[in-house]
Amino acid sequence: MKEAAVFEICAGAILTQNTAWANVEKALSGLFSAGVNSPAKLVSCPLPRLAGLIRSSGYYKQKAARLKDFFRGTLRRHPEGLGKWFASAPAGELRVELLSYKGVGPETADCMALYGGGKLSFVIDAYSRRAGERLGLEGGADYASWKALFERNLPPDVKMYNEYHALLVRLGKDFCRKTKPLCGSCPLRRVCEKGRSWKSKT
DNA sequence: GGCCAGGTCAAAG
DNA sequence: CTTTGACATGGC
Repeated sequence: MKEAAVFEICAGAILTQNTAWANVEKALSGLFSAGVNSPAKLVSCPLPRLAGLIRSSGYYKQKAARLKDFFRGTLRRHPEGLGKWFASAPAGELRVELLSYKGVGPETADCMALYGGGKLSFVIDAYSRRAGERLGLEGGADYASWKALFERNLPPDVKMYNEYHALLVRLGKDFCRKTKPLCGSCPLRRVCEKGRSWKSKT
């Protein structure tokens, strides 16, 4: 995978946290139009300027600081480049280091590892969980158990992880929108009502 | 105008 | 250890 692509995936993974993708795209194109298209460029971009460029993604001050911190750290620890590092690092090690950066939680790390590093690491997000609940799956209480459930039941293939997740996202969007008026009679209404209700019980 | 969107972290209970 | 609040814009 090319360096610029990995950069974009990592930046996008952070920018998309709790944010609609359309807003992230604007932020990304803002960055690229401004010539901020690599870890080094981003690190050398002054914080206020960086924040302004990604304003549309929300939480922009926080995200600007975290982006800078992330790329500064990875650049220092992996001078060979993000692409090489992602490609050569064992999945487990990669995930652990990604998680060590402030602002990179389990979903963001898995997103980077799967899409940027081609690692066999399924991404759990709001869509995966809601879809899982609707399918009657007992995912458990936390991120790790949902992740384990999907990974246990999917063929161990990166492309499959990639496409299956994309399908869940699409399913979540279409289904949710189109059936909005039906939610009142949906047995799984509890799941839809609050984004967080999945973690409320067993 | 209110609600929510592909989370994460720190502080409080 | 579990729960809650803060972070913030743009689309519907």
